[in-house]
Order: sequence, then structure tokens, then C-alpha cells
Amino acid sequence: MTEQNDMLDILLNSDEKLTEKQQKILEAALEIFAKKGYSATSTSEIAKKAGVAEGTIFRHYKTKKDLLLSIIAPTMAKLIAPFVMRDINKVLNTKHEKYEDFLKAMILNRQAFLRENMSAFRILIQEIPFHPELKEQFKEHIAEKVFHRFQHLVNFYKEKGQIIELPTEVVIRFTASSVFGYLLIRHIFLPEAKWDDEKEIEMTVHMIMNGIGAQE
Amino acid sequence: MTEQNDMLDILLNSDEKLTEKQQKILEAALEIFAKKGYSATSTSEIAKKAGVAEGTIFRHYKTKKDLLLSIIAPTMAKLIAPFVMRDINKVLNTKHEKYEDFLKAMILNRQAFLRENMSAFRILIQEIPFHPELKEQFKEHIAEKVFHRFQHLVNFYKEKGQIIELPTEVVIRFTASSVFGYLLIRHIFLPEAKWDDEKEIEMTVHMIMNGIGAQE
Amino acid sequence: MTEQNDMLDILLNSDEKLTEKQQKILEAALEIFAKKGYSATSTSEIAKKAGVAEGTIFRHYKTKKDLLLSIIAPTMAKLIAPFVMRDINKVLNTKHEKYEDFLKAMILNRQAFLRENMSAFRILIQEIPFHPELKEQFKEHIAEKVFHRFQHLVNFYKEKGQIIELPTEVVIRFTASSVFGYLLIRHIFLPEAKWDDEKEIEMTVHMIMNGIGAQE
Amino acid sequence: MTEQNDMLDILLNSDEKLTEKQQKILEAALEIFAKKGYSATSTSEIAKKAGVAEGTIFRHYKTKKDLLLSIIAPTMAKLIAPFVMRDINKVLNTKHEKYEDFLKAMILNRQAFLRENMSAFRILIQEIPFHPELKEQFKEHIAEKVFHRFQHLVNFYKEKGQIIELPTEVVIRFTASSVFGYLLIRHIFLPEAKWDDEKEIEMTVHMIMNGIGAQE
DNA sequence: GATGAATGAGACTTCATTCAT
DNA sequence: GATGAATGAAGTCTCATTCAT
Repeated sequence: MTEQNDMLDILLNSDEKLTEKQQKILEAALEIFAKKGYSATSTSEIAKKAGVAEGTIFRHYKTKKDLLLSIIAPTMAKLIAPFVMRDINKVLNTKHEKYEDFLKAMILNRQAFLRENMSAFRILIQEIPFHPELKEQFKEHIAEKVFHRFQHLVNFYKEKGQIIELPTEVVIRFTASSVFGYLLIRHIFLPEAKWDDEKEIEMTVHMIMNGIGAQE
Repeated sequence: MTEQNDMLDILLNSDEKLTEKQQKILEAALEIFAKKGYSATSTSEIAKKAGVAEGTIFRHYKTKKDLLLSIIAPTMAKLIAPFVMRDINKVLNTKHEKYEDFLKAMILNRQAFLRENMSAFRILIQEIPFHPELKEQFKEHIAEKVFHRFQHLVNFYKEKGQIIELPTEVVIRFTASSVFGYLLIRHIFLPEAKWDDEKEIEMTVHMIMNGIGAQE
Repeated sequence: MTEQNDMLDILLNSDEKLTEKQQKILEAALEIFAKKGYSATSTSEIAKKAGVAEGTIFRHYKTKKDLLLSIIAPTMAKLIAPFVMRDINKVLNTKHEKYEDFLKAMILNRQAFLRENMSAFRILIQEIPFHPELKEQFKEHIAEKVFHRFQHLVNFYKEKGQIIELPTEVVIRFTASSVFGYLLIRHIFLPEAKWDDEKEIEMTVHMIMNGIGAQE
Repeated sequence: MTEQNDMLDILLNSDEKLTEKQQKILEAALEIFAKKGYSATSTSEIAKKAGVAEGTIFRHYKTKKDLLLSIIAPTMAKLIAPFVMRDINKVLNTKHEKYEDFLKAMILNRQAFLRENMSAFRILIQEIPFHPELKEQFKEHIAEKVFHRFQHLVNFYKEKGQIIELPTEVVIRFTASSVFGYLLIRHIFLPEAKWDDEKEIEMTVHMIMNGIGAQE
């Protein structure tokens, strides 16, 4: 309960109550962190791009790291929101009769999120390796929750006879790999190529289902 | 020819002709770069860990970036070596009757490499996003070569009727995602877990083959 | 016009709008550069003498060279100011009936300047040989302008029959050599000797006039 | 006596007994010191240009400063040689009936020297201001000797009635200024211009003689 | 709340010099 | 005699952060 409320807090509070300057700072940091990495970015550079004085940054964020967290924390939360908040966003719930349909819905939903949060997402995956606290936080609060939810889901579809008898974690890993593989290539490595998203997702889900689906 | 010789040069020259101190420097840099990232690592820290004077680093590597490249360049080369040097390493060649067998051989081969070059590999994937020249170099010299080789391979097995009629790049993406997904989780995210590699690879290849294999 | 305004800008802006610390830095740099030369002077030494943190220097002057230029540029400008700004400073204009009078006025005027800007002048002549851009700037923007003005002046007095028929540039070189010779020995080589400036200038001008003056 | 022998030593020893490497080092240092100044020149740069190892420099010259002195000391000596060694080089002796002839001979003689020792001469005048010992050495051992010799000369011609009644030091300063003025412009400031040396010297001497010569 | 001058620690790098080979 | 790897002090410059205005 409390945790979910924490999450809600983060989700609802972020992007609100922000001074215009604060907004500018966040935007500038977002852009530069994503491009050059946290360590290689100087606060003076952020200040310049944000059009504020150097001191102003530290009025709103006690330290440079604080600024990083102000970007990463809400992004983490939003990234996994659909998997955690069961009553709010029903898009990904077990309403779907088929694992296939669930996958499609999930990919579309998260792809939409990615599209609007590319920079923040980049920062998230680029910085996590360098900040043990972030890594820990990610594992404990994020990865495991999503993983558990997925376990339930996969088991659910297994019982329905839609997924073959492989260890659940293997199924999850395979599914996740295929999905992330597509999303990363699509949005990070070759974002400027022309993509027929619908068809690509279709094929991806198709291969996944072939890979782990039970013969009907 | 020349390109292959370049590659050979890099592969054979590296790790040789190195002063003892130089070796120490490389090892120290390798370790710290991997853990904290290039930008967050100071040359004084490297010097201390290597047990040399800070000036000594710059006798061997003109700049800090030079030191980074001295680690990354050979790693890139070795990483893709089996895909590029057709006559030397036959492990991955089309001698394999089945795509399945090829996949297994490749995974085992590259997994062995990863095991011995984890730190360098981490640095490679962690730093590429922050260094446009590296990114470019990676795309042009590395990714495309490997990709082309894979195209030939996949087409070869397609003609043999072992792979279903999906766009070649989709097949490659799917295969690569599944394989990298396994390797990353296995070696980067959860390296300390106990893994039955043989079985995991077995299952991974199995799922891939289900996903894209033609029904016999 | 524009050029004259540039010059005016430099002349009027310099020494104004300066922080107290900035002023201190300039003074310290001035003194040490003059004594030890630009290259042999360290920024830490300047900081210490100026009583500021070393970082403060670089807040005001992007580089050490910048600091040098902040000293040299205005000095160059002021040095030749009377020769360039015809309407402002009439001291050296052709109001003088005789070349002799013009010379005396000029020497006195520039000697006063030198007295108050010895260090900067030293730096100017000591550093120009080592900085090609300065040399170029000096030649193009300074030397030529002054030279042209002198050509007009000498021609003017030639037409008046006060100067014998030698090539104008030879007359200028001779005059300049004699004047600079006096000023350098007086202020640079033997500044601590006792000088009767009025008499020395009298004799110098006398010799110059004998050297190039027409017999009346 | 001893002093003259010292001088002789320097003159005769220099350029002899030099290893090939040593010669190379001297040449390299000469060139770079002249261009960039002593302080801004690194020993490694000299080593590179000389084609020797860094250590080799310090085998021959205990310190970098030693290397500088090895260039400057003989140059100083040679520069004033004709004024000091009365019996060896008679070119500039009082054999000349007229001050005018003496001047011409002297200018030609020293101009020849300058032409062959430009770099060393540049270093001499560029570095003296920054090295108090050099300045002292120059004043005591060089300037004064030459000055005294000149005093005798000027007095000699004064007595002959060839020079007007001005203080001897004024005459010397005026003569020296005119001569150096010519030589500096000719060889340092505008060396690439086309010069009719004979005519220029003619005019220069002419002006000097007008300036200080007695009417016959 | 916002500014930007000031800071001092520490970043990368260069340097003159030494010394084992 | 020559080398060049090694050094550590010192060089220039950047940085995150503070604080008086």
C-alpha cells in the first residue's frame, strides 16, 4: 500500500509544482546527460543551456547527483507503472485471453512511453551501471516487482495451456529479450530508419509465440 | 586483405611488447573504467592502483582517451574476429549442417570470449554511447561486417529450408536478441547466480529454432 | 570610423567594470610577466601574488593567454593612440611649424606614457617575438597605421623644405631609431641612472635634425 | 690577460670537440629557442628535432639552462670579439682615418656576423631580460668593455675634430641607435624585404655623420 | 528566488631530470 | 656514449558548490 502510494506520489508530483526555471534545468540536464553521460556533463553546461545562473541549479537540487535522481527516479517509476499499479492502468492486465494479445498490448503501450521518454530512458540504462545505489534500487524495487508480476502472468497462460513447459524464468527471459531487442534496435540503434511498427511487432510476437507457444 | 591484416595486426600486437608498468596500467584502467565509467575515473586513481607514477601513464598513452581506445579497439576486434576472419577460425563457418548447430557453436565460442573479457566488454558497451567516433567506428567497421556475414549465413540456411520465410534482418534481430539476452543476463546482470550453461543454451537455441525454424 | 570606434572601445572599456579581484589579478600578472616572461610565469604564482584562488583567474580569463592579451591589447592601442586618433589628441598633429617641434612634443608625450606603463610595454616588446598572432596583429593594425601617418608627416615637412631628400622610410627609420634608442636606454637599460630628460631630448632632436635636416 | 684568454678559450673551443649528436642538439635548441623562447621550449621537443633520446641531452648539458648558456655565452663573446681583441682582428681598429670609415667597416663586419648567427643573436636579446645572471654578465663583461672601447674611439675622433662637442655617451648612444635600428629592421623585422645593403649603410652613416659630424 | 563571483580540490597533462640497461 | 622508461613536481584548467548581494 505504502509503496504504491510512494509510487503514486512520484508519478503525480513529478512535472508539477515546477518553476519555469526548474523546468528549464530539468530539460537541459535531460538532454545533456543523455548525450554525454552524467559524469561528463558539467553543471555549468547545464546552466548555460537552461539559461539560468550556475547557482540556480543548486537552489533547486542540492547536488548534481540530486538532479540526476530527479530525472531517473520518476522515469523508473513510470517505466514499470503498468506492471505495478493493477487498478489504474488495466491495459496490461490478465483480461487478455491470449499471451499473444497481452504481448502486443504491452509492446505498444511501452513503445508509446519510450517514444516520449527516450532521453530519460537512455540516461536510466546508461547510468545504472555506474551507480550502485541505482542498481540496487532498480533490482529491488523495480526488476523484482515486474518479474513477479510476469511470473504470475506466464503461469496463468501456462495453466491455460498456451505456453509450453519451460521454466518460467526462461520464458520471461526469452520474451523480454525479443521485445527489448526490437525496442532497442528500433529506438536506440536505428531510430532514423523507416519502421513499419505494426508489422514488426506482429512478426516479433509471432516468433516469440512460435518459440514458446504450445501447438494448438 | 589489408583490412584483415589490420585486424591481425591489432590481434597479434596487443598484449605484446608491453612494459611491465604498461601492463599494470592497462589492467588497472580496465578494472576501474568498467566499474565507474571512463569519465568518472581519474588518471590519478589508475596510477595509484597500477602502482606507477601518474606521469608514467602519459608516457605510454598520450591522453586518457588514448588509454580508453587502447582497451576498446582490440576488444572490438577480438569480439568480432570469428565473424570476419573466414579462414582462420572455422568454428563458425557454414560447415554446420544445421542453423541450430551453428548457433550452439557460436554461443559457446563467444561466451568463452566474454568470460575472459568481461571488463573490456563492459567498457565497450558502456562507453560507446558517449563517444560518437566509437559509435561510428562500431557501426561501420564492426556491426556491418558481422551483419553481412550473418545475412549470408541466414540466407544459406533459408535455402536449405531450415528457416521460415521472414525477412532476413528480422531473423537476425530475433536470433541476436535471444542470444544477447541470455548472455547479458548470464554474465552482466546475474553473474553470481548458478547457471547450467549447457542446458540454458540448449533451451535458448530450442526457442529460437521454434521461433523461426521451418517445420520438418 | 568603425576602427576608430573599436580603438575607442578598447581604450574606454579597459580598466573599468573590473572586479576588485580582477584588478588585482591584472596587476599581479603585469608585474610577473614583465619580470619573468609569459612562459616562465605560472598562474599559481599570479594567483598567490594577487591574493586570489587560482580558479578565480580562469573565471575572468578563459586561458592564461587570454590574460596576456588583456594586458597587451590595450597597451598596443594606447601606445599608438596619438598617432591614430587625429581629432582627439592634437598634441602630435601638424600644427607644429617645425619637424623639430613635432619631435619634441612626440617624445615628451610618449615618454610620459611609457613612464606610466613600463611593465606593460616591456611585456609587449618581450612577448611579441614569441606569439605569431601578436606579431601579425602588431604589423597589420599597429605598425602600418603609425608608419602611414608618419609618411604623411615626413612628406609634409619635406615639402616645407625642412627635411633633406632622402627616401621617406629612411628618414622615419632614422628618426625612430634615435628616439627609441634614447627611450630604451633611458627607461629599460639604465632606468636607475640620473637623467636630465629635457637636455637629453634636446640633444637627441638636435642630432636628428642635423642628420636629416636641410640647411637653412 | 686572463679574461682575454677566457674569451679566447670560448672562441676557439666552441664548435669543436663536439659529438655529432651534440652538434645536432645545439642546432635544434638554437632553432627552437629562437622561435619559441627558452621557457616555452621543452627538452623533449629539442630531443625530437635533434633526433636523439631525451637522456642524451642531459649527458652533454647538465641542465636545460646549461644548454641555453652553451648557446648564449659564445655568441656574446663572438658578438663583441672585434671590439675586445685588439691584436687579432684589426678590422675595426683606429687605423681608419675617419669616423665615417670606421662606422662603415664596423657595420659591414657585424652585419656579416649577424647574418650567420641570427638565431643565436635572437636568443641572446630575447632571453637576456629574463635571466638576471645573463643581464649582469652582459653588462659587466660585455657592454662595459665595448662601451669603453667606444669611448676611446669617439674621443680619438673628437680630438681629430671629426665629431662635435657632445657628451661622448650621447654620441655613442646616437651612433649605436642608428646602427642597431638599421640592423634590427633589416634582419629581424623585415628580413624578407629586398635590401640594397650598401646603399642603406651609406645613407645611415651619412645621417649619423650629419648628426654628429663637425663641419669641415 | 536568482545571480554569478569566488573558491579549493582535483582533473589531465607536461616537464626536466634520473638511471638501469 | 646513448637510450628511453620512469618519475613526481608543477603546470593549466575545470568542477561542484557556496554565499553575499
